[in-house]
Amino acid sequence: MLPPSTRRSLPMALLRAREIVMARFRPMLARHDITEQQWRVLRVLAEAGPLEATELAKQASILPPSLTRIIKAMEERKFISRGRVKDDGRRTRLAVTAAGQALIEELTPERIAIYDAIEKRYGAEQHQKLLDMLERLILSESSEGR
Amino acid sequence: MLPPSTRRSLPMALLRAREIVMARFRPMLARHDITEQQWRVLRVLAEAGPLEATELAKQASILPPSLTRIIKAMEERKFISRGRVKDDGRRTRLAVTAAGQALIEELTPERIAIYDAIEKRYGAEQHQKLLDMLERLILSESSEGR
DNA sequence: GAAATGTAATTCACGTGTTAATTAAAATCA
DNA sequence: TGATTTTAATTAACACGTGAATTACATTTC
Repeated sequence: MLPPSTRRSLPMALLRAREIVMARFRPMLARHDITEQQWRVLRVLAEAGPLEATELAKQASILPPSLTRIIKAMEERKFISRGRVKDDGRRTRLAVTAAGQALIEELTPERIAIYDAIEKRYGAEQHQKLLDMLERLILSESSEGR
Repeated sequence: MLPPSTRRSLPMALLRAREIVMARFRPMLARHDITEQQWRVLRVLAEAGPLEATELAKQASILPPSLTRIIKAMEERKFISRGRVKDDGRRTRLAVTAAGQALIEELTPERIAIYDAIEKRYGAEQHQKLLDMLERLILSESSEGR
């Protein structure tokens, strides 16, 4: 096990890979004046259905302080609605509004086209394999302890 | 090519994978009061030798505005020195100081131990394969055009 | 050699990442 | 019941990511 050169290391490779993939989506998001994180939150919430904040944060890989700000912004723009959970005054229940759903549907064709283009350039099999390997990495590290 | 669910998509998988890997290094960095990005800049500069700002930014995957701030902070702490390039008053020449080198050397054993533990949990072969696949993804997307 | 163009670095503005502290409400315990 | 502890969400503080604008210096063009 050689000491990893910074160039060939997981942190760098994962960072670069993510940057270069996201770069393809950024023009689309910028045209609609939403951030990458706002888009992620919106999609996760739409796919999962109404969620509490903690659960949404976990599923979207967003930390609670960021989620608070993101929800605030998206509530003002009427893409997400916020309600209280019955029987527990601490919890917040979040849902996608009709306007939020409309935004998702508006962007979906382009989003798919962009993703498919990436997949095509990389190769569909490679793509599936990479997703599997990333999942395995996440699993191998996520047992909290070590 | 199915529309990617947010859960199984490259952006999410790359994000989560990177987060979970970096989480292992954060305690070490926090103990020395340096950020992940400062550490990356320092190591890239140490490995490559003195560089101009633009080149360092590229190699460390840091945008110029961030690099400006990072260099400022690390210059104040004497980990990096800043000089002018002869014959071109616009360019900045950056180098690791002795204190910077000492910091690197102090952290290197732990850094290697952390990385090796990750590699061991994931599997050395898988690890190399994953690095290869990530490099390929970066290459397949980095031809600017598409 | 002066004006126009190009480039490196910085600054600005705003949103997010991160950790720690705080607030509000539940749950637990005495 | 009342006090303590736990939990959900927010707030605070500071650093980075990002795109746009600015500044300073070089290069090109006329």
